[in-house]
Amino acid sequence: MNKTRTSIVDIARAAGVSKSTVSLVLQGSSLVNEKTRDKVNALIGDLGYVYNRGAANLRQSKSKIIGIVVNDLTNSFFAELAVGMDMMVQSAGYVQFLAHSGESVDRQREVISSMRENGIAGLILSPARGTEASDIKPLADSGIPVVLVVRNVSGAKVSTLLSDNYTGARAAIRHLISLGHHRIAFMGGFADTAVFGERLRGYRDALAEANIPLNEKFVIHSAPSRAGGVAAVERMMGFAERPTSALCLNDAVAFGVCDGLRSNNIEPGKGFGIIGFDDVIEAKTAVPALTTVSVDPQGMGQRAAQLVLKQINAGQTDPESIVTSVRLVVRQSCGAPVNQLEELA
Amino acid sequence: MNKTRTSIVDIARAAGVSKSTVSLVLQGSSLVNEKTRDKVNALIGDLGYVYNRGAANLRQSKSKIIGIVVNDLTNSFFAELAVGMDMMVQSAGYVQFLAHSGESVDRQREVISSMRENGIAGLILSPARGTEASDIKPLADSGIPVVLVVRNVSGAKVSTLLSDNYTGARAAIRHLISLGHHRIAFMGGFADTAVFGERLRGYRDALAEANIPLNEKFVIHSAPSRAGGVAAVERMMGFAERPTSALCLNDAVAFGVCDGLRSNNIEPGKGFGIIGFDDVIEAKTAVPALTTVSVDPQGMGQRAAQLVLKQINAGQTDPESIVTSVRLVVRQSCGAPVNQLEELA
DNA sequence: TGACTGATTTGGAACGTTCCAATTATATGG
DNA sequence: CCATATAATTGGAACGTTCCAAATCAGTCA
Repeated sequence: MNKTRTSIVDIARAAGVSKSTVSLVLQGSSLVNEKTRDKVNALIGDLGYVYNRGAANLRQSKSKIIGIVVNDLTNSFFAELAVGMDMMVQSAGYVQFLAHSGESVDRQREVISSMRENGIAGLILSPARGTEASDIKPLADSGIPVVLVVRNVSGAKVSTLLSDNYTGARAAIRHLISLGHHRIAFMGGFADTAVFGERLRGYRDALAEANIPLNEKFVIHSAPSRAGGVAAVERMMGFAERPTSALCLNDAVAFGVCDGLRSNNIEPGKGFGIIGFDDVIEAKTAVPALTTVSVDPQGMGQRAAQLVLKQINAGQTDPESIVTSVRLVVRQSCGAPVNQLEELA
Repeated sequence: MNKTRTSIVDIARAAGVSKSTVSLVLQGSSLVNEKTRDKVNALIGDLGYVYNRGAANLRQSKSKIIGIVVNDLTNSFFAELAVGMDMMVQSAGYVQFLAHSGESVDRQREVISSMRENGIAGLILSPARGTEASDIKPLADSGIPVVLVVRNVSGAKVSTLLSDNYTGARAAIRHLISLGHHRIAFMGGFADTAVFGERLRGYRDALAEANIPLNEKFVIHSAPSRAGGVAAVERMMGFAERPTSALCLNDAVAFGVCDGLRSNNIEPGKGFGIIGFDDVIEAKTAVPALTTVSVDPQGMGQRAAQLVLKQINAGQTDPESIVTSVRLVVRQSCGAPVNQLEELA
């Protein structure tokens, strides 16, 4: 209704003090007399004053906004990641611009530039597939801390927070092997992301160290989603010699694989061993409960936020690369030892 | 690295024109000579100028930021809703402040006030449980359009975009009845949200019109999440006389119910009919594919964004209440006609 | 030439804050 | 009562933009 927002000078006038004093009160300065402070605070409530952070930023040119760009919010791994960041960011007194690139680099470029215009203090980016170092460079050059999370971008000289995909995948395969499997597939994902590459490398190396020859057909590409998991199973069903278990690129694919198996009357975890990657919330309650490599997305989000906050406070520091460790969480979906499985098959 | 951001006057100086001219170029005004425009644009690229939207807002006091607060991003219904909004908002040249209240009113209050300070042009809110009209009033009073989505807040005089929960639930129950069920549960949710109330009312009325007496025990409260669905099934297993089917508060609960049934060796869709609500992406690919009331979360998000954008452009308009229609999507999870079911049971 | 036109361009105030240097009020000690 | 220290307050410039009224420029016409 008010034609014009009430400003600091309005309360100054009402309180009979100068705008400087009001500003001091707003900043919680100890310089100002208690009585004055109370009077001003009362007026602030009464007049419905709202602080104009934009104006403040203009003067002191350091905002309290952190940009977060996530490639796919509908994947619960990323949603949890975002929630973890949100918690950290909020509790540090910052707010977040959260945007969704939908795996499109163009879109990502747009939102990043828009964030720049709005004066973010730092950026956390889970890059869309195909992101190049040049997409990030201008930001980093202008002194805004950037933290890459989940996926790396080759050539970008910024901080990264990645999970130990290689070790996680290797541990998962070793586990399947220890259960007696030797026809093990790798399902989901496309070769163009670093995450895929690292997990696949773990898969290969673990097979190699057990002297199990790699069957290239068993690396089944598909969208890194639930639907992709279903598709991968369909593909697999056409094979003459089928795998008895699979490591999936992520939990979404793993759930899709469960769905796909059921459509083919194979009971996941009994007729076929499945291991996922990420450990999203549902992994625990799903039936069968999903054996998966736990990445702790919320924790990772928090860590990423901490990292960017640290860099913001420290002025400018050298890029830091953190690899978070992962651990295999064994639940039901990887199934009973394979000798039992084969009897059933 | 630069001590100070390059500003409009820097390019003005470099181009030998006044800052006003540069401003005009930035706004794409037709007043400025083509040659000048080109020169300025070239300099903008060269000097790495980035527009300072904060400063601009200060002067013209209408920002291009839309606040979006969602109560639970990890629920894919809300994630999709957010993605739908994101698409609309971005393509209208706005950016979004997306925050997650985690179903906490305190947190919600914080983020809303933070958004206000940052000068949002409008707010889309999917309110946390227990939100009161007073939480929204100050915003609305100060002339910022607010659109409530998914859940209503009684007494709030702002626009709303709700789905037709009552009709959807009634249609679902009618369908179950037509399949021969008469012991039908309602699973998930707590009585303190309007959504719950409306869907439950649809459930009750549909039973009543078929002259099926309501068994209060069959309304099983639980968290509106996957884990809640599992819990609801556990509760149900203790009943002497068990339901043969259930309408779930939402798809997340429905998936949890499937999980819970499997743990009890009941095959969802065969030994027990399940209908969800929302139609999230996974509903289609899940096994069994989920029969659910389709709410089209992305579309709803888009509609909500359109509504708030309309109100922003129109200055101030009267609150508008939109009820989006829903439709029952019959897939596998509601199962075969009940006479077959009972043979199996 | 001079007036008039339309096309461009331009100072300067304004937006709401912070920050600095300077001022005023209050208390303390001699 | 003065000098001095300390506490509290203040005016005004600055931040980077927009917007307005006014100024300048280049033709054009008589």
